[in-house]
Amino acid sequence: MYHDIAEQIIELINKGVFTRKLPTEAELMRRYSVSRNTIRRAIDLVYQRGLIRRVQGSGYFINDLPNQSKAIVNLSVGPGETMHGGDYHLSSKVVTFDKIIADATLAARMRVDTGSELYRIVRLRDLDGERYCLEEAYYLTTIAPVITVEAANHSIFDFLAESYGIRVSSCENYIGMTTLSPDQAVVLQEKSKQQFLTLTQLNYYGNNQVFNYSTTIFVYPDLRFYFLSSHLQSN
Amino acid sequence: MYHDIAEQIIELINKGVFTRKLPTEAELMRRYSVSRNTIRRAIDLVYQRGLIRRVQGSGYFINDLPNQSKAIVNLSVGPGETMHGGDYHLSSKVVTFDKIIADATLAARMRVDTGSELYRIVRLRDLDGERYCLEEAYYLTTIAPVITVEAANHSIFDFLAESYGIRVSSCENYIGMTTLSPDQAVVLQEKSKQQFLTLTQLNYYGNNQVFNYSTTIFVYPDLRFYFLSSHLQSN
DNA sequence: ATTGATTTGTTCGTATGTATC
DNA sequence: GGATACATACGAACAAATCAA
Repeated sequence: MYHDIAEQIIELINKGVFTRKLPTEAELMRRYSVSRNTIRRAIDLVYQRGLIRRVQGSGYFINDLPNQSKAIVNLSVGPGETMHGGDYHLSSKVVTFDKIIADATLAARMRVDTGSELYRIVRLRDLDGERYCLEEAYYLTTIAPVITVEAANHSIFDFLAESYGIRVSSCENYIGMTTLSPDQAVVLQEKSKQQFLTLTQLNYYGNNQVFNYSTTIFVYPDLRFYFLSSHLQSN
Repeated sequence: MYHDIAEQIIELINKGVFTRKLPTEAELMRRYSVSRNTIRRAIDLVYQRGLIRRVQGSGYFINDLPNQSKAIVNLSVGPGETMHGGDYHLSSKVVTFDKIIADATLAARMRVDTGSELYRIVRLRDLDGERYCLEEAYYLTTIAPVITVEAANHSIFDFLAESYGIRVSSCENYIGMTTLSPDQAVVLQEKSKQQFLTLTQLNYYGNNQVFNYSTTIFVYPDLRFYFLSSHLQSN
C-alpha cells in the first residue's frame, strides 16, 4: 500500500500539484486514511527517488533540479522512466536479437555459470527523435524462456513483468567512460576515438539472482546522470 | 541508535565477518538488544549503501562487487569514504584557497543570493600516490565563517562537523563528462582535449540549505562510479 | 527571548501477510 | 504442511528541531 501512496505522491509532484513542500504527515494520514508509519514509509520511497529533502521540525521540501544540462537522467528511479521531468519520447530499434552462450567473462559479470544460455538484445534508442544511446542487454533464458520481438521494440521490462511476473528488486549501477568498438562506431555513426558515458546495470530478480546485464553507451550531447544520496550520521 | 547499528554491521561486512549473508533479524535483535523495527531500520541503511540485497523468506545477501575496474567509487556512501573496499590513502594538496563573491551562475547553482560570500577551495588529490582528481569546492561563509588551511589539507567535512556541528543530510549528485580548461590542464598535466568524468555535488545542510557546491574532475584511469538503486514495485 | 504548538525522528509493542526452505 | 524469515500495517509514546505568537 505504501508503494501506491508513494507513486501517487510522486505523480502529484510531477504534475506540479505539490510545488515547494509536501503536505504534513498528519494531513497525508487523513488524506489516505492510513497510519503514520505507512505514510512515512511512502515518503521514504519518494525520498529515495531523490525528489524531496526532509527537515525535522519543518517538513518535506521538493527538490527542483536545476537545468545544468539539456538532459538529466535520474538514476534513482526505475528503468524505463529514467528521464527527469516526464514529457519525452524514447523509441527503440532492435539491431541484434539472438541467443548466445555465456563465455567466461560474461558469466562472471552476470554471476552465472559459463555456458548459460542468454538472450542478447542490442537496441539503438532515440530520445525525441535525436540519437540517444546504444544498449546491449543480456537476459537469462532460464528465467525468461521467450522474449518477443515486439517486446524488444518496446519495453522489455514491462513484458517480463506481464508475462513472467518478474520484477526488479534492486539494481547495481556502474558509470564510466569508454571508446567505441569499430562495430559500435558504425552503428552509431560516431568516431571510434571519441569517449562516451556508459552505464552498466545489473538487475536482480527477487530470488536473489541476476537476470539481466546491460551496458548502455550514451551519445546524447551534454547528458548528466543524477541521483540523490543520503548519508549516515555517526552521532 | 539504528545509525550506530548500521555502521557496526557495515564494518562487520567490510572486515569479512559477514560474508555471504547477514544473520537473521531475530539474531540481530538478540545481539543488539533492540526491537525488530530498529533492526530493520538499520538494515535499511545498509541496504541503501548498496551493500546487501534483501530476499523475503530467505535473508539478506551481501553484494560482492566484481572487479570490473581498478577503482570503484561507491557513491551510495558519504563523502570522504567513497572508495570501495577501504584500504587506500587519499591525500590532498591545496591549489587555491580564497574568498570570492558568487556571480549569477554560481549563485543559481548553489541556490543562494548573488553576491553571497564563498570560500573557494581547489584541491589536487592523489589516491595511493597516483593522481586522482581535481576538486573545486565552494562553501558559504555565512555557515562556516572560518575554514583553516589544515582542514583544507585534510577533511573539510570532518572539520565542519567538529567545529560547527554541520552534518550533511542529503546530497545531489550529477555525473557527466568534460574537457579541461587551460588552467586545469596545466595543474593536472593532462591534455586539454581529452574528456574526463566529472562529479558535481550539492550538499545540503540540515536546515534545508545548500552549504557546499563542488565539481570534481577525475583523471584516475579506468574509474567507475557505483551505486545501488532500489525500485518501486507498482503492485 | 521564552514559551508553546507544530512537525519530523526514533523506538517500542503487536499482529498479520507472504515468500522461502 | 510446518517452520523460518522477511514485508506490511496499526497504535503509542517520547525526543528533537523548527516556527510563530
